[in-house]
Amino acid sequence: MTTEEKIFNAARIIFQKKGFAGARMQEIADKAGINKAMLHYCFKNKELLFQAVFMNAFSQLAPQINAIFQSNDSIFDKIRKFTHSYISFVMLNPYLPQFVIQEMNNNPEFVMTFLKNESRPNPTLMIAQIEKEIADGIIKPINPKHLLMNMISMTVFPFAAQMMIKGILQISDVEFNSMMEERKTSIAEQIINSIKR
Amino acid sequence: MTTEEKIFNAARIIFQKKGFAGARMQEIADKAGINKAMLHYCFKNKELLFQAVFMNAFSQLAPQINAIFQSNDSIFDKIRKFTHSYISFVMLNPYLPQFVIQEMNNNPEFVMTFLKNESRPNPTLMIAQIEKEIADGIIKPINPKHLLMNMISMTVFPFAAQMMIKGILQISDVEFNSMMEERKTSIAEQIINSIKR
DNA sequence: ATCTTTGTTAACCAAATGGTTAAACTGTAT
DNA sequence: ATACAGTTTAACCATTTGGTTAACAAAGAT
Repeated sequence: MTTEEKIFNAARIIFQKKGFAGARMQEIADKAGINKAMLHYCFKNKELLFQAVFMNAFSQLAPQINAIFQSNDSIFDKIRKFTHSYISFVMLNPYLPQFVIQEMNNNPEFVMTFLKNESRPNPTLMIAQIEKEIADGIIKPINPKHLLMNMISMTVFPFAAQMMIKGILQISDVEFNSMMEERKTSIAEQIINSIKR
Repeated sequence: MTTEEKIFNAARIIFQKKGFAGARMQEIADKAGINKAMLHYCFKNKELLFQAVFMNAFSQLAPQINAIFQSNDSIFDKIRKFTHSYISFVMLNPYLPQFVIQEMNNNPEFVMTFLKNESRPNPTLMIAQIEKEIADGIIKPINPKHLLMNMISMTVFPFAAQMMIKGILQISDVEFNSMMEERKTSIAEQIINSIKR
């Protein structure tokens, strides 16, 4: 592993856990096992190091989502694939959703720049598809944006608010994980059930 | 308005917008229109000022939720009341959910202390009620914790991830608010529809 | 062998930041 | 008027923090 990779990985962990403001350059250097000056040698400054980490995180999520949104599957299959692949992915990167949401709120201007990027998650096709299937009488009338909001909320929120959910519902780590495993199918079926004729 | 109140309000705004690590004592003092030393005169230090703000935020949310969870309403009414009153409340305090979630993740040990408090949101009664109504054949079988998770997710997430939602679904502030208004009823009806026989 | 480029470090620096102090101001009781 | 308690401020302090520098090591290139 190159020094740059060591730094990047350490930075990813620290930034995702503590956010931009809470992260300390020294802590990142320690975790990477190198001198602090190397951070600046490799990444110029905190801001750029952070951007590298954030960009990377976001660019892992976006294409995956787009692949589903823009596939040729039926709505039902898209919903199923979304919940399955998103939950699988996030279970391997549990800090990601909270990280992205947090920095998006603390740093809207920076994030907005590449929410206009062509690789951003783009649901327009899926929205059109939903509208068409409603018109064709295949699914019940519903505002497509609400449908998407529901799907994303039920999928992402338990990860983003993990601590709160665990605290309120009184569930352990293992129970949490097994519930998330169940949700891969239960969310999809719940939504499909509520819209199919 | 007393000086203490001026400080508290300023701190609430700054902490909720920037989190504990991102907030600056000087900025809070400026916003309150007083000298920085007053912060320490009134609240001892940053940590205690933050705790005051956080505790207050949390203690506004919790009783409201508990009142619904522990009422004598039917499940259907509880779900309806939850979405209505929660969304109404959060529309007046839009930064709250993201704030609570963020600090909960960055500071789990502190938060956990008063998640054991008796005033914490406690869904055990509602869970028992759901189990009973399933046993009585009134609603379809479902894991009550999933039901609660779905309800909370669909209600809270759009506020917590406001920036992301707006960015991805390409919706303006006014459209967002009108959608949240719709969600007061649409979320409840969606859930009820999916569990009623 | 030696020069040059790249990688790495210890020591250092300036600015920011949370926190303190001592003096000044304000109102009130004597 | 004076003493006194609580309130408020300007100036100051110690530490933390992001960032720099200059020297040093390693590895090719000539």
